[in-house]
Amino acid sequence: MLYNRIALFRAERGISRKALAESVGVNPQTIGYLERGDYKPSLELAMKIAAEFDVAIEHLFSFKPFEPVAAVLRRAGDSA
Amino acid sequence: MLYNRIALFRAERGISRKALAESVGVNPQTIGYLERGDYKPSLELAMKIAAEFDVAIEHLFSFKPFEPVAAVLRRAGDSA
DNA sequence: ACATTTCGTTGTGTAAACACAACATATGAT
DNA sequence: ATCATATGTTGTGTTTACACAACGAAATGT
Repeated sequence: MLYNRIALFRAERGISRKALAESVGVNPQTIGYLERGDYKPSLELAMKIAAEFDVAIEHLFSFKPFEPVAAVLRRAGDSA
Repeated sequence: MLYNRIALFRAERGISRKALAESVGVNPQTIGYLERGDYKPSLELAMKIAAEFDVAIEHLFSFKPFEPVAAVLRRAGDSA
């Protein structure tokens, strides 16, 4: 199982699956498959999505479950 | 075409294809295919190799040719 | 001279990442 | 009520990343 934050970043930026799919050159269904972990992306696709969100691949895909955002905020000492 | 620095890091550390293949759980031939760009790795394999060399994926794989090490050394102001 | 290791390459088979079409449901706008 | 948009899911087909076996060539060690 490969975990990812695609839906998270998509929600934060208000981008639809269709729009993201067009940006990175794949089918919208492919984004859906990725988001629910039905299959793992190629390195090429992973790099394109990471570039689209301007994040490191390691922050977007992981073989260990991601820490909840709330925990990250606390850990980062975010007082906002 | 996907460029990579697998052979470079392998040479620097004196690791054979066979040894690297065993470390990341693939066939030695698969390492050969990757090194000469015959095919592109899955995200999973890319992450394993990057972890093995302890480098960021972006320093190991790129769709643009890599800068020669000599140029990187100059740019880094390495006086050694 | 011989054995071992490493590398390069090629052929065949399989599993999985994709493309694409199709359909259901929900929501929001008009 | 209707239309558009977003999402979720399923089915079929193609491409390709792999596994594995096999072979040749060069370097190294004995």
